Amino acid sequence: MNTENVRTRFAPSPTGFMHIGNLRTALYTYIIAKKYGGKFILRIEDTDQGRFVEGATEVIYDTLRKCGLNWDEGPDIGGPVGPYVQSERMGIFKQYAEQLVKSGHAYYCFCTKERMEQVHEEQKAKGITPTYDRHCRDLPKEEVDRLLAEGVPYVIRQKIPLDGETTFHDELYGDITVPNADLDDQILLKADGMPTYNFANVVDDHLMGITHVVRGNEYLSSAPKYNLLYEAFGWEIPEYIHVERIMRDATHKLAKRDGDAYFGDFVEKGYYIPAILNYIALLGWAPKGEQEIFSLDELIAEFDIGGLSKSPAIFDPVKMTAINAEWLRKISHEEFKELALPYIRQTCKREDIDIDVLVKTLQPRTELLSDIPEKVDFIDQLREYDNELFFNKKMKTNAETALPALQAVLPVLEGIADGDWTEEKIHAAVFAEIEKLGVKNGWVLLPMRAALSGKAMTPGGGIELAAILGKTESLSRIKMALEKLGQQN
RNA sequence: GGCCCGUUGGUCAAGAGGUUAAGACGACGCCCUUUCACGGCGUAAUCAUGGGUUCAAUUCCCGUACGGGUCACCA
Repeated sequence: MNTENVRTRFAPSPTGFMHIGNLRTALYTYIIAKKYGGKFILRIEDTDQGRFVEGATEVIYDTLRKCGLNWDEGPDIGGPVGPYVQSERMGIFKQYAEQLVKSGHAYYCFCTKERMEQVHEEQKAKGITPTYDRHCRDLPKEEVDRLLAEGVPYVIRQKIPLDGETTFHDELYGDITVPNADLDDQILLKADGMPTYNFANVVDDHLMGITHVVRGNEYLSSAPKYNLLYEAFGWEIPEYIHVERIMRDATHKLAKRDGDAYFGDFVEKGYYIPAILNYIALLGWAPKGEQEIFSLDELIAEFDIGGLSKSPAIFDPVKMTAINAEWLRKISHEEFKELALPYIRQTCKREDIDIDVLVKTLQPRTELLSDIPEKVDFIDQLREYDNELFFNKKMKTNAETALPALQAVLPVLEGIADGDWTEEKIHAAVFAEIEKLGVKNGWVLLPMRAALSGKAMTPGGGIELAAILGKTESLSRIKMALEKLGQQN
């Protein structure tokens, strides 16, 4: 693969959403540019006015920026080969189409849509693939000039060679050869003077000096026609890298209704952005070694086109969550704290808690940031619980053993000075008591944890919970438990 | 339907004629442990299928099945 003066481009349509598959294409495109010290270009393909969505371009900018996929040239920052919004480039395509007509690689077609529909109907009835029947392909020049002069609406079509075959090269799939007879004389310039996507793409990519075209594999079958166009212009053909799609299951691609097709969905669900990027990079690409957690910079360093897969990958939210959890564990306490705080505050408003101990206990236990509110909901308010909560089979604790355990630990906790109420000091005091009593750790700590949280599962054990809640609240909850336990007996 | 592409455990996948067919997630079990986790150890589970080629095919070739893509004045 050529790695000189690499220029890649991401060319999304502004639909208002960033599909995770599109984002992955952007990721690979960005990585390839950066790996070889090249430029990553953003071009907005907004030629479908019918589908214009308010604010959609901002979604693209926003997503790319959040992901760190910063473009070197683009609509907002400009660049040497602008404009970078396709609708602003409309004027330039007609001359290129006419150039092809002159060189004999394209022709005017005056067929109406109605005629085409009819032809296609007939072809379908006969069981033939509907294609243009090349009715106008060999119109005499005088006839063409006359119709043009009369102002009859026309399109410009690509003049595909009638025989022979076309081979194109893909970095992943190798050489693919198709008979020219299978190729349609596709429309290049529409009746309104606007280019079709396929034509605009070729012209824009050339004009923008794109060296590597990374795109979804749905374009594989139009690649031969692209090549013919490049050849007709005498332009250098870029390197193609067609990437397979991301599927929901073997037969369905990820779609909107699954609720997990868009980048924004995942952010909302509490996924950490570098983890999202990490996971989607791995969907369809395998690194050389055993490493699985990659930052964007590491992806750039490790990426190799040979590791791309030719078969579709099924999106696995479970694996993605696992990668997310691994990221959350890997980042610093401070960074995790910053991420977790808004989620903690959803259910835990108290300010008088030891937030750092809480964050510390949360970090290894959080798979998704959105799991956090439920985990910390016992802090502001102790929920109603049953004395059954004190039962633990392995530690042989239950409501009966909890009573003496808490009775023993209460004065110990009361004896800790207010200023000494830290995880360390509590630990030292409680463990001294445990040793004195000659009991198992859990005999004391399990009831303590239950009394402090009222929950069967908590982030952290008895000591940590006490540290988090503070002295006053901890003592009050233990007394409350003693009362409950006393009543029952 | 024509053409194009693909098919290794449940999922992502390594593998490039000779391997005990990696690894990760998930599942299950064990250890650690003050719950739940983290961490550690381990178990089960894969070459779609039929023919070739070859001393030897997951690997190369052909067919079949299955899946996907594409056949617009959409992008």
